[in-house]
Amino acid sequence: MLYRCCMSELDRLKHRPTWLLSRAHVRAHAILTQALTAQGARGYHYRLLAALEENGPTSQVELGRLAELDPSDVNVALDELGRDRQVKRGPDPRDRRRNIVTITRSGRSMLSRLDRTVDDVQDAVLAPLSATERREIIDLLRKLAPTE
Amino acid sequence: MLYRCCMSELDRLKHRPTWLLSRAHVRAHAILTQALTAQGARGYHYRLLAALEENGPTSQVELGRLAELDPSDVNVALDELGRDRQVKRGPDPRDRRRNIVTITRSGRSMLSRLDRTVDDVQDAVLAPLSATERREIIDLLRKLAPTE
DNA sequence: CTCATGTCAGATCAACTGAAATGG
DNA sequence: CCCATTTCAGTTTATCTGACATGA
Repeated sequence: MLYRCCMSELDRLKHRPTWLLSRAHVRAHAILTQALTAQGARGYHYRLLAALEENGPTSQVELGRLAELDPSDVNVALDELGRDRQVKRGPDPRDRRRNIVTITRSGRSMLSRLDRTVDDVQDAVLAPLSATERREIIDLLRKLAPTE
Repeated sequence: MLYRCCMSELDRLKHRPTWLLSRAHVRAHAILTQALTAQGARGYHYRLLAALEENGPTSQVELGRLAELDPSDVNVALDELGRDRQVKRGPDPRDRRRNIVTITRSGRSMLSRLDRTVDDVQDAVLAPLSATERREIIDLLRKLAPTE
């Protein structure tokens, strides 16, 4: 955290949205990663467990679409989740190319632990903002994030 | 850009600031990188040239502090800028451990080209927002970016 | 034949680490 | 001796590419 520790002194950077976005993201990402690591998880795991819980059992390609992960990364992350018995992979009887991935009881319990963790992270990230400002920035970021 | 092309369908992600920040940053970063690449430059180059122009000739360690770059990355990026004759490195007579790095005329002209490029990028990134919203988000991001 | 799916090995890129060489 | 500066080689992490095998 040594080379990103202070608001830029450079006029060319310190007011530019791309720079501010990058610094804010770096800080948010550091807080998130550390919190997930403390729970023995990574962002990919949370996104996959969330996709499974919200969508129900499904194929790896569909999971990648939902969690916005590359299929190859889905594959690796599911290996990791499988090792911890948080998901199960079984063949799809209707299409033998596919795996049907299912979240297990222990996956659900991990997910709800991570839900609390990630909520706490939002609070930590938004700490410098008032309640009104928090609503505003969520709104503005939603407009900036790609919609298609 | 295949796996980050649409607003998340997952309720757990689509309203969370860390997620929105990450997606907005990914989009902004892609736009910026492509624009800089079209000019034959990288973000590190722009930051270094900006630091040199705003601060005057200085050492690599100081450049790293100003441009928020690791000293090893400063070194590599200065090699690249030196190859294009955009900066010159000379020994500091008062402290022979140091290099005094100076921006050249061609470095200044690259910098002013990149200034326009980067300004255009801000416009492209902020395209979904009104003028008022643009001021608001800059303000809010400044509060979120680390100040120390 | 083609297309989709899962799998694997590795490429890429920004950021960082550790250590050596030189000098204050 | 200790500390600062530059330099180099290499690690890490997230993301993406390309190829391949299997099967629809």
